[in-house]
Parts: sequence; structure tokens; C-alpha cells
Amino acid sequence: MGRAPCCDKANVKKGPWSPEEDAKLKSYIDQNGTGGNWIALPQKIGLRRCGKSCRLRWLNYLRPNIKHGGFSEEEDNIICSLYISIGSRWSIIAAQLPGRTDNDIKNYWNTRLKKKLLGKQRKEHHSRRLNCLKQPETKNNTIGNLLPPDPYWPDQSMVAPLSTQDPWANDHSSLGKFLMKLGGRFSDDHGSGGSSNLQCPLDYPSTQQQIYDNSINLAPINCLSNMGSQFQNTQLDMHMLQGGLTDNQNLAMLGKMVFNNPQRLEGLEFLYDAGMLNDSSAGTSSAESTSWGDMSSLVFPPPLVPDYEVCQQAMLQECAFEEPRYLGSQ
DNA sequence: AATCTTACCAACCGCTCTACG
DNA sequence: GCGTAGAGCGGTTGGTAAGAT
Repeated sequence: MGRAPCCDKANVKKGPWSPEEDAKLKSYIDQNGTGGNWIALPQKIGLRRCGKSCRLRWLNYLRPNIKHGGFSEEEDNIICSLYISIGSRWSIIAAQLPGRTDNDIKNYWNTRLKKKLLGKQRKEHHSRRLNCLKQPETKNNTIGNLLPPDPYWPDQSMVAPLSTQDPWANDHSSLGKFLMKLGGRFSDDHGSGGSSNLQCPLDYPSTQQQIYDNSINLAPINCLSNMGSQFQNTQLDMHMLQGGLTDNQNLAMLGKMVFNNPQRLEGLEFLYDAGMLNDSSAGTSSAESTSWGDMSSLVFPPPLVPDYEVCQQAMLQECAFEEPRYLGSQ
């Protein structure tokens, strides 16, 4: 017993939209709005289309100020950054790129951006290996010194310190705002009503509540609600970003959150395949960290992992998560 | 010129979440 | 508290244009 279909499948048209259909839909919505009911809309205007299809057509194509194609370098960077930090939350990513739709960004990522990055990293990885053969490695990475050599240990490039060039590194309040914008619901409590399940801090001043509410409008609510599970197993609470902890502690926890976030790994297999994120054979040289460094020019703040305990925990989770792939790839 | 392959993108499908009765 | 309808999301598919053989 599945749920009832949203429309009569036999009597709706499928496939590409004709200019006439587009015109009908657009002029109706321009004049009357969607009326808050997509299901009923096609009947009102005499379109033999599913309501969902109408909604999609409007959102992805007919809506005013939609940009198609021609992604700029800056947009590429934003997409890469957000993808690595929050995964395939296309609607949230789209909310950061005015005029872009989630579908557009998703297509762009899957068909071009991913390959573009992969190609770039393959090239650089190859040239680094050549360099490594010429020059002995120098281990000046602090965390690398802390840890025993371990083929399962994530690439040190993953725990490179924040670049001072990174705007987030010097502006923690921006980072906090950004995270609030992303939903402000990072908790290890999966909606069971625990006090740490933060949707918007209860003690938020009304003005900030307003900012929060406004930001919610940028990214649809039910998408944001998924952020709780998105960042499961983390201790990050948005209160930290409002003075509960020091900036370094905040960043450390953020690093841990991102580092431990399984979603970060999902969909990034291509990076692993390319030996970018976890290339044990390449060691922990400073040269290796250029991998992340190069990547980090494209991505959201590289996670900062400040102590051994955090590293170890991350490693355990990472290993548990990654094991099948490592076994398979060896 | 014909065929095959690849890349791109619009649209669909099925699922989850939320609101409401 | 439960069931249902609608909205929204992310993954996937299918059509087509462009390029390669």
C-alpha cells in the first residue's frame, strides 16, 4: 500500500514543456501567484500537467531572475566549499547563490565541477609524486608528529590549520552567522527533545531571531531540519558560537564536526579515488599538505583538529566508516 | 555521411517533512 | 496522537546536441 499518487498519471502530460505551456503557467502565476496549492493549479489554468511538474518548471525555469549556465569562478568556489562542508544539500547551496536553482547546481556539480576538480587534483597529485621522488620529505606537521604512522589515518592535509587568508579564520562571527544561516541545528540529539537540539537559540534577542527567520527564508525549512542528522555525532551547539567557548574552541569543535561528518565523505569518493583526501602511501609530508592547501582555496575552512583526542576520535569514526573502501581498494 | 560515445540538462520519481483536520 | 495532503528535496533517468571515430 503506497500513498495515493498526487495526480492522475494517465491524464497528465509528461516530457518537455512547450512554449505555450510555459506561457500559460507564467502568466497565471504572475497574475495570481501560486495560490499555495500546486496540485490544484494545473486544473485552474487548463494544463494537463502534474502539480509537482508545474512547481518544478516554475522554480527551475520560469521564475524571474533565474540564471542558467555560465557559472563564475566565485560560484564554483562557493559550491565546492559548501559541498564539502554540508554535502549534497543543493537547496542550501542554491540559497547562497542568487539566481541559481538547486537543480542547476546539482547538474553543474555532477557533470562538470566534480570532473574539473578531479582533473586538477589528478594532475597536481601526479606532479607532487614526482617531486616526492626527487626530494626527501620533511615532517613539520604538528599532528603528523603526534601520531604513529597509520595507513588508515586520514591525510594530514585534512587537518591543516586554517589559512589566515580564509575569511572565516579571521571572522568568527561571520562563521557563526553562516552556520546560523545554514540552519543552526547542529546537535547529537536527533530530535528527541533534548535541550541541545537547537533550532534557534531560545535566548536569542528578537532582532537576531529576525535575522534567523530571514535566513530561514533563504533555505527551505524542512531542508534545514535535516541538518540535525547531517551533523550527527558532534557536540557542536550554536551557543558555542555566541560566546560559550573561545574562538579556538569553537573552531576546534567546528573542525571536529566537519571532520566527523559522514556526509562529507559521501559523494567525495572521487576525491579518495584520486588520492586526495586519504593517500596513506604519500605519507604526511608538508608537500602533501599542499594537496589540501590547493583544495582549500576552493573549499570551506579546512577542519581544525587541535588535539590528539579529537584526532583519535575522528580517526576511529573515519576508519569505521571507510573500512570497506580501504579493503576494496587494496 | 553514418554511427557511436560523451556531455549536458530538463524533468521525473520517490522519499521525507510539515501542516492541518 | 494519528492519518492525510501538499510541499520540497535529492537522486536518477531520458532526450538531445556535440564531438569522435
